[in-house]
Amino acid sequence: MRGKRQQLEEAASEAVQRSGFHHLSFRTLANEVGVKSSSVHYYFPEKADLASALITAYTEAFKQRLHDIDRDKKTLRQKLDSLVKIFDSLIKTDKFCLCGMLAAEVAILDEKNKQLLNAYFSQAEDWLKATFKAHQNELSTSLKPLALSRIVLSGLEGAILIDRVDGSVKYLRAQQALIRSLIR
Amino acid sequence: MRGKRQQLEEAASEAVQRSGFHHLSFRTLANEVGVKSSSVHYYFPEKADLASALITAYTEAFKQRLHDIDRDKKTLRQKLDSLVKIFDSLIKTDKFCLCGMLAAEVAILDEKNKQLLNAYFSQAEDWLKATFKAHQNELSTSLKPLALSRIVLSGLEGAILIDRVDGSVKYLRAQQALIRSLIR
DNA sequence: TGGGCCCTATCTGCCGATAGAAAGGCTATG
DNA sequence: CATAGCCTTTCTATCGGCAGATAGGGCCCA
Repeated sequence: MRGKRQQLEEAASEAVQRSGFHHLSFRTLANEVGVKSSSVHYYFPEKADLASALITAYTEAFKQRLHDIDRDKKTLRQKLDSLVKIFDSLIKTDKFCLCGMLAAEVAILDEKNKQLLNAYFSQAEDWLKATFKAHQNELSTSLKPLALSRIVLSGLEGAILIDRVDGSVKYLRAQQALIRSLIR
Repeated sequence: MRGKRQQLEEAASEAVQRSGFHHLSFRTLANEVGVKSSSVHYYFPEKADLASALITAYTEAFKQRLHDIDRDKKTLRQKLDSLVKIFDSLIKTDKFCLCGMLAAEVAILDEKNKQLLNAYFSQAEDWLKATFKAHQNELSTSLKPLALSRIVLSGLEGAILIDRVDGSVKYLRAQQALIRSLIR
């Protein structure tokens, strides 16, 4: 059975992805899992500790998905389509990227959590850069792998940010069209 | 002299763009302007009224900037560079786009404010679409004006979202490189 | 018996919101 | 001209509620 700590992390991540970190309270989080707020403090003494746990877990899960893509997909197009699908599933469940949400709230985060946030974006950027480099012969653009990785990453984050306002996927679809246009 | 209402709106917008709407309190806002929190309620009875005023003013100011671009710039490249500059100035002052921030917090907004948010993004999308259409002969891509407008808008929002984490402009610069690569 | 886990109870402080009064200026009337 | 009444703006004072955080006790299992 899933331990309480795991349940708390999952419920907290969901809540943050929906309405932001500042909006999350120990009380509502505890209620959702069926414990008292003091029990949440047992696992995460301060709110900043909870943020750290959430970012770390999210970064790790994302890393796993990228590994899965590398294992299962062959072409650049297939790999990037799989990446877009990850963002698709966020919108479908009415959620924003956890680290995108925290990036918006970066002013209320401490230094450690800012660094964890940076690590998340670096990981995504590095994977994209390496992927574009490995498939350079499939590219139909003169843009360099590093620039491309940043274009794709910020494009996807911005797309689901805007799409969440009206619940559509039109900005994400446009980004997908761009990504495909970059591939030969 | 600038009236209190104006001062309150400006201080509130700054605060929201830095750390989010939910984080903003009537008390801290009042302190910054040198009044009591009850005076803020005089102008904006509920917090939702304040949000509406902020979105409306921000949308109007953005519209004015777009008009200025249309009046002063001739080529597509000049126009889009000017648009990028608007986002540049946000990062330089350590702020996020007001509507981008509220888009992240969309789950805690009421229906009216969601619609105002939609109006902001529609205005930006419409201007970009019309601009791409009017300069179609300067384009070096087969992507349609509507798709292009969404690509650019979400790309810019995502770029300053991520860049704010480490205070750089590297994602915004990548987006600028993409935009220029779309122009002949 | 000791550590891991969850509880009750409580603290201080901030939150949005409201009631009601004071202060000042504008205007219409005597 | 004077003043009475009104409107706008800001204030003091306060409400109930929720926030994060802490102290300390009970329970169970190894």
